[in-house]
Amino acid sequence: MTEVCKVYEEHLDKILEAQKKLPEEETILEISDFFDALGNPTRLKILFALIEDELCTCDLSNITGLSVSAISHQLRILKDRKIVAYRKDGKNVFYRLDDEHVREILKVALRHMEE
Amino acid sequence: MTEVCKVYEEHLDKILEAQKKLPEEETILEISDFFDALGNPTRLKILFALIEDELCTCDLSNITGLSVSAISHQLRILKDRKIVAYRKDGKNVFYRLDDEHVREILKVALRHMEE
DNA sequence: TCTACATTTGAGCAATTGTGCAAATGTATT
DNA sequence: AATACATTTGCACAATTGCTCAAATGTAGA
Repeated sequence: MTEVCKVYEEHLDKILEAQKKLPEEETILEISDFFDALGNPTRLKILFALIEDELCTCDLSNITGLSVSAISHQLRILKDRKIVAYRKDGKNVFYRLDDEHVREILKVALRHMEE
Repeated sequence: MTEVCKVYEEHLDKILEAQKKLPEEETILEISDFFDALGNPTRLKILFALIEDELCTCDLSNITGLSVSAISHQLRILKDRKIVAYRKDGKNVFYRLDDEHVREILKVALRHMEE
């Protein structure tokens, strides 16, 4: 990144203003991780399936038509990013949405697509 | 995907219920594309920079510290997915958020991280 | 302890992504 | 037409991703 264009001086105010209001790098990375987790068809299916009720790994495999292993890999990502939570019950592990924000965002996105 | 676990029969009701409520494959792919576009630090910086005001490619390069080329590549993705819109003015191209939903979702995400 | 089943994990691989570079394309001014 | 500047585009390449397969781990019951 070496280039700087000549409008720099002219737009200086807007640039400084926008720069000042930009969230911190760390926050940007966190939010980016969050959206990145939602930006995959398999993970989205998992999340939409969990909107109503908790489900186990195997249920999610049945619902999505993907291998148990594939689901488990994706669940780990969602778990690491605190998007889903889980509880163990015997041989099963039941997953659920971890946060109301997630439900809210999924709904806004669905609305966004339908309009 | 060959395995089917034995809880299938037992959980059948929940599975069918969840499957029925899952959005269509095409909708899932659209929403996934949408979140995928937000799930990248550079593109997020662009979007947060555009929350208040329109900016040109070069401004966005200055604000983010990335090359004009890198910004332009990312803007194309955001443009293709109808997340930003643009207007041309002489040699400059000014970009802006294309949709209130995007602003709304960015705000919910920011809140999500801060809590 | 042995067996069965649910889940997780690690390796490996094809496919996709994000960036810089260099060249091409717009656009205005002289 | 020639020049200058803003932007876009195609190529290349390292890095990352999502899946399968096979093996490992957890858990319950005989």
